[in-house]
Amino acid sequence: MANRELNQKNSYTISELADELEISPSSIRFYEDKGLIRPQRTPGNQRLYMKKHRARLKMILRGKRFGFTLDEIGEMIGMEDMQMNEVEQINRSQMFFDKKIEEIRYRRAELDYMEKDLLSFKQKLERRRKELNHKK
Amino acid sequence: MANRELNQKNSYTISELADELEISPSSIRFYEDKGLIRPQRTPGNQRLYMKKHRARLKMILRGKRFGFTLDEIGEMIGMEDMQMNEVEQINRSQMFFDKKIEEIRYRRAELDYMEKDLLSFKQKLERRRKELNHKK
DNA sequence: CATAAAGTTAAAGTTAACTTTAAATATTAT
DNA sequence: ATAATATTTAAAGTTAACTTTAACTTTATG
Repeated sequence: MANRELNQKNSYTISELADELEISPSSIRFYEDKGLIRPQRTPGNQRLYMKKHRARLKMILRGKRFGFTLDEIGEMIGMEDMQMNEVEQINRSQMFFDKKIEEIRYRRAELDYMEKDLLSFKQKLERRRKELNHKK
Repeated sequence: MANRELNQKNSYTISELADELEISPSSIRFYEDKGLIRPQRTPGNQRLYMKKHRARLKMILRGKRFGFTLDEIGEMIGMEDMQMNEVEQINRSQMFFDKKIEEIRYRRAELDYMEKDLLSFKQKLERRRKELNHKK
């Protein structure tokens, strides 16, 4: 199957998407069980993913990469099926988002600490190496 | 027991430390089982933690906060018992550290993406809210 | 000094996030 | 048309990171 136009793809089978995102098909099904994605189905009942599903999965993976649980990720991005009508609903989401954004900023600060810790450990090793070199 | 001098503490029982770090004593024991900390013992065989153990635990928690596994954390900071003699040992650690630092930078970039995603979602909600307000 | 509170170990239990398996159906390639 | 390959579901199995429990021992307090 030749690529239509320079790698353009606008629908995927489960394993195509899995390959592209380097996760297993069963993980994708698992995320579906948890209510995080809801792909279309082909007439033969097989899952069919569009670009928006791919984007959604990328967000899920990004969230996972530093410790958000699937439930948290669900709260964060899981409003796909939200009716978006109720203003109050929106207000509630705003508050949630503000909290999450704050959390992200906190985590970034922690990453800075961590980098500092590692760098200072590295320097400790460096000094020790020089010490040993000197003695010889 | 009054504080010695303005909250100065240089040794802790397991539950004192647990309280301060807001984790359970059994988590601390669990980290010990995994070889991540090795506290002193009192004559009666109870664990006794010094400042360096507290610092170490903080690093463990920091690592955990964005998805490093305990094993990874162990590789990262677990060289407490390292003899620090072999230059080759040090070189190996250097490489490991460089890799980890790179990883941290990558994660920070991801946090930036995530924040952008959230902010754009938030704006979408904001627009929708205005739309609704207008219609009324 | 007696007893309550805190600590110890080893082992079993729990939860989240998957993975594997099995048995059936669908799609693709020859 | 048929054989090979991919998907589907439901259920069981796995792993990391804890937590709980049970049966004791040590330390603190009235």
